[in-house]
Amino acid sequence: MKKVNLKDIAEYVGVSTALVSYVLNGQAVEKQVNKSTAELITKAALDLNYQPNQIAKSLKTQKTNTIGLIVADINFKFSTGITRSIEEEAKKNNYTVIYGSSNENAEKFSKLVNVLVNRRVDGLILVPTEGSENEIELLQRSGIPFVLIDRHFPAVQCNYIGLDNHKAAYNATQYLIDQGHRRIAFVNYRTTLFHLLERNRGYFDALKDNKIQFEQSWLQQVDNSAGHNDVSLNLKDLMKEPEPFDALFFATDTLTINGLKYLNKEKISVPDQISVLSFDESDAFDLFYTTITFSRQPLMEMGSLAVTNLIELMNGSKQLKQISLEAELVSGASCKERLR
Amino acid sequence: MKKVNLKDIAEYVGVSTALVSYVLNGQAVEKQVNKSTAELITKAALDLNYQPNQIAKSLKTQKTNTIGLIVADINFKFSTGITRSIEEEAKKNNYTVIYGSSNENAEKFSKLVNVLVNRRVDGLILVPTEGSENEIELLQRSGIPFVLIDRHFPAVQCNYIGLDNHKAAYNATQYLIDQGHRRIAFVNYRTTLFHLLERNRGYFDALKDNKIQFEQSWLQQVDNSAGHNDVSLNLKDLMKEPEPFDALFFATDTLTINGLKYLNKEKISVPDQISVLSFDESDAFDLFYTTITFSRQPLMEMGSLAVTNLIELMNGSKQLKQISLEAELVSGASCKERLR
DNA sequence: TAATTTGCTTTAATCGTTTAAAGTAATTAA
DNA sequence: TTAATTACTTTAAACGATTAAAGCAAATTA
Repeated sequence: MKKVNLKDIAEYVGVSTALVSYVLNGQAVEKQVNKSTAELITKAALDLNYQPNQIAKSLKTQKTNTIGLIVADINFKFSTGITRSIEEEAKKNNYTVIYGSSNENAEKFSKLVNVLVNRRVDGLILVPTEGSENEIELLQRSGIPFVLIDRHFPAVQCNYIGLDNHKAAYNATQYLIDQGHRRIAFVNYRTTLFHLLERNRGYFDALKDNKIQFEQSWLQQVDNSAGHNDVSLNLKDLMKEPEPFDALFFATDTLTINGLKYLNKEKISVPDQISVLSFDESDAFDLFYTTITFSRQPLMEMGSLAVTNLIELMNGSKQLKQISLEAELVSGASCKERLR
Repeated sequence: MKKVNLKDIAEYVGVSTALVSYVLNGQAVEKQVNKSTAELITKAALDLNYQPNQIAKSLKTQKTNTIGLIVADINFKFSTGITRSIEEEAKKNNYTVIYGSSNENAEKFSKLVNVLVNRRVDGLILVPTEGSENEIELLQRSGIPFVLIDRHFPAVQCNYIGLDNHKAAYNATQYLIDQGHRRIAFVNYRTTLFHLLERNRGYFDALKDNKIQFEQSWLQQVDNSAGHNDVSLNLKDLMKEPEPFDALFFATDTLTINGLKYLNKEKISVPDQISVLSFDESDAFDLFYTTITFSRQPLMEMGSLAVTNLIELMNGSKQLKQISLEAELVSGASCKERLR
């Protein structure tokens, strides 16, 4: 069944395609189209069930009304949350989102950017992977509007919406300290990603400000190379320490899940034997026997800020906007006051 | 920075756009392009970093090389799994997937279909929602290639990839019976969705074939109207029964999660006090104290079959293909043998 | 030598829109 | 009565690719 196009309507009504285009794009008054003609056109479009060809429209206007989104891993709670809020805000502004997942692979990231750019998205929202710094710089030189979200490279000046990771980690650590914890281990990935290093720094600073002597073994760095992510090795190391730990602070939800699995296996009870605090939440926490205390990122706000920020860029703004939002500590039952 | 187009290359080399197009589309030999000219063109394209404009290409060829995918809820494990496998298979065939989530809302489903169709996707892969039967029939009349996945309407004859839900539920129930369970409750949504009703039927038939007398209270139907999904009400009803149940069989992963939360809260231990069997898995199961026995759908196979099936349709095949795959029962520790 | 074939290249229409510019009546002003 | 203005409407050139069809030398055949 052939699709109805502008020309069909024009012939049906007996006018030119220009008039039809004007009317259907709401320029009837501006272009002084005769009211009765305008009505005929509107009616014809409805009768024939006209659906404009976005492809042709895009070719002419050089606008696709599409935003490209690349997340790091679609399995992260962060990714689904941010995707949802971005889609919502985009729709409000009449944009469609098309997206892909880099699976934390810089090469795939770069390929995805290319695919999206070739499809002529009007702008990009990106969660860059480790090692994609060059790609970002390239993109910047190309002039395509984009904003980074969640992560950024301090050396690359570009629009960015993220979390104040230092503060969030600092506050979470302080929370544990206020509860009386003293031997607090921090489990993070071994990484060069700035936002994760900021979490280390927040953890360090909180310890320092509370005059707690940090020891090297307290920071456990999980190797995430071949997708291994074997937290249990690190936790085993921690458990070998002569003096037991009060609390485990995990730098991401995935680390927390794997950590909790290990604790389940080893029958170490939370929070009686050890307190647990997570960065980001996960659906998986729901079935743990205890609710988990975690630091929550304002996903909705991030997503909508990313979209509005990008739209400004697409409308020609040259202003650099870097926004850091605050996390909220949601307390569950996984951290227990320690008497000293 | 202006994008390089065919004409730029043509001028750069000093030939017509036609030649450039032929060479870059691999028709150099076919169109008998002079070998040295061809080389010049290839080199120029590389030098100028030519990226073809997909929009223009699509307008001319009437092909976008895009598949539209609509899932029911991006938070379902089923959805992410199927999305991933569809993307993978699509990429193999040089298609990009753009997708949306209907959130089980027929109206949103219909709008999404429209958006995708207007963007001139070449075909659609759909998980229809309750009440979208008309939309599917409309689509069918429009002639756009599409395949349904996971769910279908028996009254509407169209291509479909799904599960043999009757058999899967039958086998799961049989598994419980073989373990010695006799009082087996089945928790499903109150729904008109055919694939879920098939699960009821599988459950019934297994009981009947084993001469177990079904009682009305055994089938708990969860109201999912205002996104409520309050399984605990249903489980409370079950627990009121004079004779306790051996086993709980949940018709979806979401139901299982909510059920397990209730059991956690009520301190009913799995599998000692009651066995639990789930349809579909969830990341959330990972942190439950016991591994969950569940019926696994072959998501990878479903996704890739959906894509290859759709591609056949897009290539003009008129053949009706309805495929039902088999589930695999993955046994965990949540079901325990009962002596009789 | 003229006609045909071969090898290579260009011309120009097309996809379905948008939109500046030009066209054409009818009306108003001079 | 003529010129200018108003109120519409059409024409046609884009956007960037694809691709029949036509064009044109040089080489081959008659």
